[in-house]
Amino acid sequence: MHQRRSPGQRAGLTRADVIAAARELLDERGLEALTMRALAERLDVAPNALYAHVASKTSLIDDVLDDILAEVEASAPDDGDPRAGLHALMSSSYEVLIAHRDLVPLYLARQGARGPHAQRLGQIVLGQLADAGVSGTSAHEALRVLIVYTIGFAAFATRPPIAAADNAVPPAAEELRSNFDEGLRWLLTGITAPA
Amino acid sequence: MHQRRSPGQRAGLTRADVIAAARELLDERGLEALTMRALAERLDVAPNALYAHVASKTSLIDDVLDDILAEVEASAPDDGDPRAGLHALMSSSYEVLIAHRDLVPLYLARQGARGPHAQRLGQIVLGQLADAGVSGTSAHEALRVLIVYTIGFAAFATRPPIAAADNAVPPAAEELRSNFDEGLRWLLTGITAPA
DNA sequence: ACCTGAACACCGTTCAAGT
DNA sequence: ACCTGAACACCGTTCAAGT
Repeated sequence: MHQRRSPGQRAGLTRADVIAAARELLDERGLEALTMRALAERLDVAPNALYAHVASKTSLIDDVLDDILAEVEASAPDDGDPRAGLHALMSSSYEVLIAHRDLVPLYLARQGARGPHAQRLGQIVLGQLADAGVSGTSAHEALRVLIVYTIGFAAFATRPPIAAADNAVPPAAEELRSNFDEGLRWLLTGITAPA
Repeated sequence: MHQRRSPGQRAGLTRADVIAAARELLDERGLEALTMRALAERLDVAPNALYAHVASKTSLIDDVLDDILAEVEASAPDDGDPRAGLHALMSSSYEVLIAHRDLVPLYLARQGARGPHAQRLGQIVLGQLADAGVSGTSAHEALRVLIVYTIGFAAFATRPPIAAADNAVPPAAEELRSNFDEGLRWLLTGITAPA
């Protein structure tokens, strides 16, 4: 169960191992189960051994968040309808976020990670916006709005319904999904409308 | 500095005192300084004394979040332009959120609090949507989208800029503010457009 | 009902020492 | 450079006891 090594013996860990184990722990037992100590136990290592591969828990989570963004299906802008391309990319992002419910608030707090995968997605969106005739300041505004809307909606969808309405029936997952699509269409209509 | 009472002596705390002290602590020292122990010290009480007034730290934070929503300027729908009314209400919400940066991720995680103030704001929005000719399922969808957008954008605005763009200059507060307004107009245009 | 004292079962992180 | 052992400085919360 516990450590089988004496000081000086190596476990052969890599940074990638730590990130992968963190993702497994997250998937299996949720966000609050992700502690450095639990992570160390899963890797059969003393808690502080992790600090040879990771600067802090915060930076570890940053890496995990960006790592997950690799799952977003993003084809580079092609010759099709750029509006459809944008819709598809944001839809895929939404689904990846929903698949990792626990992490959504963390994406929000860090606004969607700053790693290489996040940067790549941002570039693709800007490319598609350019194809749709939106560039410069407007394009950067639109990018921000789209990111905010998508993560925000995912945050919304991964929690029990707000009791704002009258007799409010809790919305089902498909209902929220079409709600997301509807709002996204509103946004894309506004963004690509002639000024 | 510390306790001046022996067991059995009362400090005269009320639930409202605890919430108020939590808000002060938050304003003065930020989210991570809000611990039950720090709160107890501020109230000159033993840490566990708080549990006579509050079920848990989580429920205390719920109360604080709803309490803050009382600051949103929300006049009931009048005879003016309902679009302008909606814009004003969401703008005021945005400003209240920005004024409490640390809490924005928490609003997201709980999707905007479920207390009486949140419910009141929800009702006002639904009323204004009805005045704009939006009702039923569409109105509830629109309410969700507006909440998501506003809290999401606030989350976005209270963090350093994402490094998604090319040579990205970090956006200033006023820039983000007008970005928020622009996206909000896009949404309200889409929401109130004839189907 | 409201409080204290003491404790429980945790955290993330650092430091010194081994190889 | 990578690991262990031990510790530091915290957490939220519970339990028993006082009035």
